[in-house]
Amino acid sequence: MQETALPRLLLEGHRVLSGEVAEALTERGFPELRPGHLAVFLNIDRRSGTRLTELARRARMSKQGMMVLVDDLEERGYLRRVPDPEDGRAKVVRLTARGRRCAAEARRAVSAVESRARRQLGDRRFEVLREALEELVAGGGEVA
Amino acid sequence: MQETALPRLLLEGHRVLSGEVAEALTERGFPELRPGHLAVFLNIDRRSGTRLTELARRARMSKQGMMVLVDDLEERGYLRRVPDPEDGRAKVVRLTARGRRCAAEARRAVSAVESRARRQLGDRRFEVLREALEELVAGGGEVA
DNA sequence: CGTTCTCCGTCAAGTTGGTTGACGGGCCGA
DNA sequence: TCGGCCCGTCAACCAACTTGACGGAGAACG
Repeated sequence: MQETALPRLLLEGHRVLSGEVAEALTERGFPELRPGHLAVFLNIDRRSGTRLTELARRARMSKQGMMVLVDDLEERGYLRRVPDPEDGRAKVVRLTARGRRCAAEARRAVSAVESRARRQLGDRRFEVLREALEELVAGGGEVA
Repeated sequence: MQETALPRLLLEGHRVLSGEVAEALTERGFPELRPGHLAVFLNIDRRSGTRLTELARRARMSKQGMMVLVDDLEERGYLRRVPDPEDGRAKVVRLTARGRRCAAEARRAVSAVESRARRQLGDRRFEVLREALEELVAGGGEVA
């Protein structure tokens, strides 16, 4: 068989790790959370909360995409939107108590999966993988 | 800013490279082809054709998923389904003349993108990246 | 101090790349 | 000849986005 194309391999890798994250979240008591939700939990300021647009920027996605995630998590009681006192247009997305507990578990879940992968690959290769990906993502789109 | 989670990074890497592949395909005269179609072009036996189920297996996806791709490419005239003389249930997916030209360009497009990435990362890191991904994909799902 | 321009969040619709379940009809071995 | 299996197919669904449009609040300019 011929080698799998790199873009495809990246997608499959994503699926494998995302699947493991979903499993880990379920085991930790949050079966309703999908890996995509991590874009919120890993980017939000835990105490003060963060604006939607800022969340989107940090997660490198559109604000509309981020809004779907925030809508979903708000409905489930992990966070709420409060008006931003400093800007009448904006709202601050803030974790609830439940959201803070969940954010902690979410970070642990990711961490567990990454550790698993690190053990599989070895420290050196794991880090090359991560750095190479960061470089691709940062520099790949700029050329055109 | 904190480090991006690895699953997310893989997804973004996929998007970057897939975007480049789409661009390359457009430049080569096949703007209607999406990167997903490569699962067909890169896995089909160019002369004799290949069964749908076998294509799906090679691409590591469901036969229903593969069918959507094949339907689409057949409609656009890149391939056709002919009954398999050796098995009345089966059909052989075979490239048309146009499909063969396209398959060649598709391979070149992928190759160009991978070369670009290789230059960006350097040979050694590129290869670690590829091997690490292959290992993750192969071994990551087995544990559970 | 009003106009214009920008930014914030939101609604709506579409895209990509898949998945699972069910099923009819051909194949094949006991 | 008949039970089980495999082939392709229909249907429904899902995740994780995207682009476009828009109202209303801030801010910058003249």
